[in-house]
Amino acid sequence: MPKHLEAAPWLAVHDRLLAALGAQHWWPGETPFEVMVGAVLTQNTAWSNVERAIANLKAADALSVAAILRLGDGELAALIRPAGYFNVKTRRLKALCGFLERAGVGGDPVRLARGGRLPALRQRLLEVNGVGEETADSILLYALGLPSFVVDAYTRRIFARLGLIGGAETYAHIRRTFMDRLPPDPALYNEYHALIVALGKDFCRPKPRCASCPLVDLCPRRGLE
DNA sequence: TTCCTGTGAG
DNA sequence: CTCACTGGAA
Repeated sequence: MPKHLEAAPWLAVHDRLLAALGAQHWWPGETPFEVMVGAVLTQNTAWSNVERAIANLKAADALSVAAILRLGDGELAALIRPAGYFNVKTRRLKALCGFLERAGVGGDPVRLARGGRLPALRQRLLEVNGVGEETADSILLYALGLPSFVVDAYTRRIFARLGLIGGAETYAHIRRTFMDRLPPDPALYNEYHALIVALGKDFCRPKPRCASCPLVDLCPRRGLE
């Protein structure tokens, strides 16, 4: 008999957020490869800056595995400059593209999803320099449509305030907490993470705006910070 | 823990 | 001016 997992609060938070904030239509990228590039560029970076970098790549006709591998480091760094950390992210984008190329999916990165089961594919992504857990899960979920829940700083902050996690758990532990309680539905994971980001940006900020938060009545820490 | 970096809100 | 931003590596 498996340990009973109380899923109701996690589903209730999703439903409340969806009703209050509406569908978020993530990821804001036009192709799976664009989503993968965005996942790297947005690391610790505001999305508005990532949009500029991606616009530069498009304008230079450089938004493909082959084009990025062909560019010199200096050229690529100049294009993604608005996204910050441009030297680090130049190496990371090249590592990602090199991986896709070696995997034989350079011309059609969505075919990466056919390379075995989710845990094995996730492990292969984690071996790529610059792809950590959140980036790997973002690629799996938003580029490939696979049911891998994305945990980020907002998730940790929001669910700690809600009292549903402690807040100091590892990434893997929090991810499992969600995945053990939600059906493995990519559309649900997609919407849920997007809603979490929206709440974290607009309401459950470092200094929270509890008065207008759609979750106030669910939150034991409302008004305490 | 520290470093990596541009951008915009406050 | 300071802070936060859909982190990850060394």
